[in-house]
Amino acid sequence: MEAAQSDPRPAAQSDDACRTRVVLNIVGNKWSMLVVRHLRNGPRRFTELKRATDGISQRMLTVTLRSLERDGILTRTVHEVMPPHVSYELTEMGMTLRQATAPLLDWSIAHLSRIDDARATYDARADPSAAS
Amino acid sequence: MEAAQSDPRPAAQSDDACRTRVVLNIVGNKWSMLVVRHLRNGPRRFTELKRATDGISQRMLTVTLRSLERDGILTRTVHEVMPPHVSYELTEMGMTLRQATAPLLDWSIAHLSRIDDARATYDARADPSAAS
DNA sequence: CCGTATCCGCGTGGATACTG
DNA sequence: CAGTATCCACGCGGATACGG
Repeated sequence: MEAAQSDPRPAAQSDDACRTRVVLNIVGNKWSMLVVRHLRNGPRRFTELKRATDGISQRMLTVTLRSLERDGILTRTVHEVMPPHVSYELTEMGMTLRQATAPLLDWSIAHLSRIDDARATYDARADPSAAS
Repeated sequence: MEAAQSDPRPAAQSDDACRTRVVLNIVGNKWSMLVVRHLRNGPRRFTELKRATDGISQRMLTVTLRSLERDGILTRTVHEVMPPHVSYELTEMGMTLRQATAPLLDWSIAHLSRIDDARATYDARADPSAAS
């Protein structure tokens, strides 16, 4: 990427935006939080994660793991035993990330029904004819 | 956890998936966390949010606000004074959501440089020829 | 001032087949 | 077992123009 020439950008909330972008680029995709959560009790192998993460494809698991590895959230270790296999494990940073996401998970658990409620109310009010 | 049992129908992590999807569908998009954050000190008008959220288009602000309103995160109030305007305000649930996202924001602030570091290391190791 | 409508590029993620 | 490669559908989000 080329550096921007003159950068006439307000800096204050660009920082906020930057931080939210960073965190969303890590956990904001479809599988990352699930994979991180599955690693909470220690290292897991590729196939274990694949079976534990219902509906994920090999490709998406690889992509997700590579991304998390690149960000320093987990480590990838190749074991040259027989049969050879690969294990993934949360780093220190990965464990703190998981702790940081826990409140959000708790929140969603606590408010799931309330959200459903709000949506039903909103939909009924805004689009009553949609019930066909 | 029922990991050790014979479990032909893995319901446990389907629930996990459900929760992560719910929370990601609310705050996992580009602008929601920013908008919620801008409402932390009380109601704001549409144009205020527009100016406060750098780079957002009118369409995306409307879409984001509608989505958050539908989920019961904020309320939309039309003021029929002169000149007429609209104000948005966090609900009780919206405020608890903001509190739940705070640790994640703190985490990203605390680990930003470390993440950059990890990425640089990974890229240098995996793709040294890219620098040439 | 506060939206809505339309068009469209692009990135994410899914399906499938192939490799070491 | 643990990936890689290729193709493609879909939805998010941006630009722009228009309406109440």
